[in-house]
Amino acid sequence: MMELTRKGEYAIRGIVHLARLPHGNVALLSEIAEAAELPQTFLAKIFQNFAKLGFVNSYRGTGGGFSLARPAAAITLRQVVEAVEGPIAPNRCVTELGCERSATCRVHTVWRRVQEQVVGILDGVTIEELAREED
Amino acid sequence: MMELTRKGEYAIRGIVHLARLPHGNVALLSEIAEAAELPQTFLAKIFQNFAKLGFVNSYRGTGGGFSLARPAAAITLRQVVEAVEGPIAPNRCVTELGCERSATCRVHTVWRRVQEQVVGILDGVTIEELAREED
DNA sequence: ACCTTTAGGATCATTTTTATCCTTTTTAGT
DNA sequence: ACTAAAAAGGATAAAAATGATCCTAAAGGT
Repeated sequence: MMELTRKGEYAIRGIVHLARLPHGNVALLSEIAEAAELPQTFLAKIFQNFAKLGFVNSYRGTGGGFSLARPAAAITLRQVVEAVEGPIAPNRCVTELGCERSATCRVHTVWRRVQEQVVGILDGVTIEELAREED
Repeated sequence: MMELTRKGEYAIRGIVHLARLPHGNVALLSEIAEAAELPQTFLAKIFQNFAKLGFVNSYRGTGGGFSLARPAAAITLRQVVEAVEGPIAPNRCVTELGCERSATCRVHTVWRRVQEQVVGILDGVTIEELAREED
């Protein structure tokens, strides 16, 4: 239950790989995919989206590739996860839609708490922390 | 992301409904399904499983149905959720299998924390609490 | 021009989710 | 015994999500 999909895993592995490179360094998609052991075509989609969201810069043509668009310390795990998986919500009940049976639904408040806890944890972790090599 | 499926929702609504009845009361599947607004055939599967797990007693034949097998205060939300959705694990990394890349994987510890928090919350909520009418 | 590399769109296979149906078994009541 | 009621169990199926792959276009460097 409540599992991150491959897409989410790939996204994290991909951006963490980028964050491990010297700042501003441009890496090829093929290089990232190989290093992080994931399908390049799938990662392409993820990174295209990251580019739109301003997490990474993309450069076409010879010498092109991707680089981090902001300091790794300024990108949270939550941002990355939500970018690919959508808002963190343990069930429909706690999305922006709200809960039509919230009057009777006590479970509602439980999911709300779960959501807050998870969001809180993921907000507190940056890509920079994840990218650090052994202490 | 991290959403409970319909099955999980139905399971909770179904067992909470049972818990609202006077203790030991036997309810028909059809009655529960109607009251909780969910497909009876689907709920049947869920409750068959609940019977095996000892959450409910089932009785066949005329006058049959389902009743809670133990006090609602002795059934946690976590137990119900895990019964239908499987172990709570934000990703593969934190299942009993372990993480083959855990050496390099710092994200691992984050998922572990998430898992602990969620499990902690769901462990702390009983069906009895959820079944209480307005305070 | 030509090659490299990402962008974007379409497509597709697999798996999971969300059921439904049918037959069998059990039980109660007559 | 017979019958009706109700859950058990198994098979099946439609729909949606997931996990990719492929192809053409656009952009950039040499």
